[in-house]
Amino acid sequence: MTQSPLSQSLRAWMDVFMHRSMRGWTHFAKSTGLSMPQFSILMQLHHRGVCGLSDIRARFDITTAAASQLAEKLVQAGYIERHEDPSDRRAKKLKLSPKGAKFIQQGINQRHRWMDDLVKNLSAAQQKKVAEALDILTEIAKDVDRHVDM
Amino acid sequence: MTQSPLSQSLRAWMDVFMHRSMRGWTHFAKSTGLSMPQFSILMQLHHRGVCGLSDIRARFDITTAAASQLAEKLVQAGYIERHEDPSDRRAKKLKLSPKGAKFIQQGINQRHRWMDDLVKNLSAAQQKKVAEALDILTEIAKDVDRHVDM
DNA sequence: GAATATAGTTCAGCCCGCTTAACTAAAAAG
DNA sequence: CTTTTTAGTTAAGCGGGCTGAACTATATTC
Repeated sequence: MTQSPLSQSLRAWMDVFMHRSMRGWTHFAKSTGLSMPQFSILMQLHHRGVCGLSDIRARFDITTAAASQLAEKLVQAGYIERHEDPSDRRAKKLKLSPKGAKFIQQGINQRHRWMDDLVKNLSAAQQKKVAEALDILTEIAKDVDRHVDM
Repeated sequence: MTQSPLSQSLRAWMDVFMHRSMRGWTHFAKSTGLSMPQFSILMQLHHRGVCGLSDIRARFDITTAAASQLAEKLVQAGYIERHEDPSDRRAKKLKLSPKGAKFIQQGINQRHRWMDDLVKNLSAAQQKKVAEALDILTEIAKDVDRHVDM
């Protein structure tokens, strides 16, 4: 089993990066009193915009009951809004409230700050190189997601 | 507030990559019946090798009691081994059992497979570029971790 | 329009993680 | 050697996530 240099590099980067960001996110979620499931729903709404409750159910592979209860708590806490879908009055649409959006943005900014710290000491040439490479990766990753994503 | 091209690229990449890997990991953990806290401990042990129970306590910011109970469950399930520290017989050292190590490796291999799929269609020139960039990032990320890490 | 299917809510009950508190045992301090 | 500190275990109790089941309300099918 041969490993290309790129595979090696990807794996090394994944190890370091994943470990670090996981820690950051869990710490951030915890610091606010939100549970991980609750926090994950906020992240999903951030990523997807408006979601049906049934999308949440499918995405996290939980029962409708569980999704409903989690959503209710987030509504109570003021992080999300829940509205009837006009086109199907049985369905509910969820989206981040201003408070929820602001909250998630803070978390993202924290991650960004870490990354900015990471690269600020690179030379201009290195920065250019890295930026180009990441753009390539992001482009193809988005493309893959388009086919697989829920 | 000016944003360098690199900052932009890092942020875009982080969004896509984090979202995707989180989903992969939680799905993997869930598929095995392990809770996220239990799974996180296995990941920590994979990352760190042998850990004291007190390291777990500090890393996840939980009480010693909680750490002890989680460890006990993982020992019962056969994922980790717990031994007395010869140099301080009050302390316990935790490490992955063969079963635990194999299990985590499977999860990592799944992530790797995703990444390999991601890059397999890049040209040789692009692959080289991306590999170089990731190596640069990995190197500095490790360096930062050395100072901040627990 | 009656029968059926679908989207959510609510509730009882279970399991789990977590904390506090009481405890054991070993190490460190005096 | 006694006191105090440190590492971990154990048990009781709380709160949260999850499921299954019973229910409401809307949409779909025939």
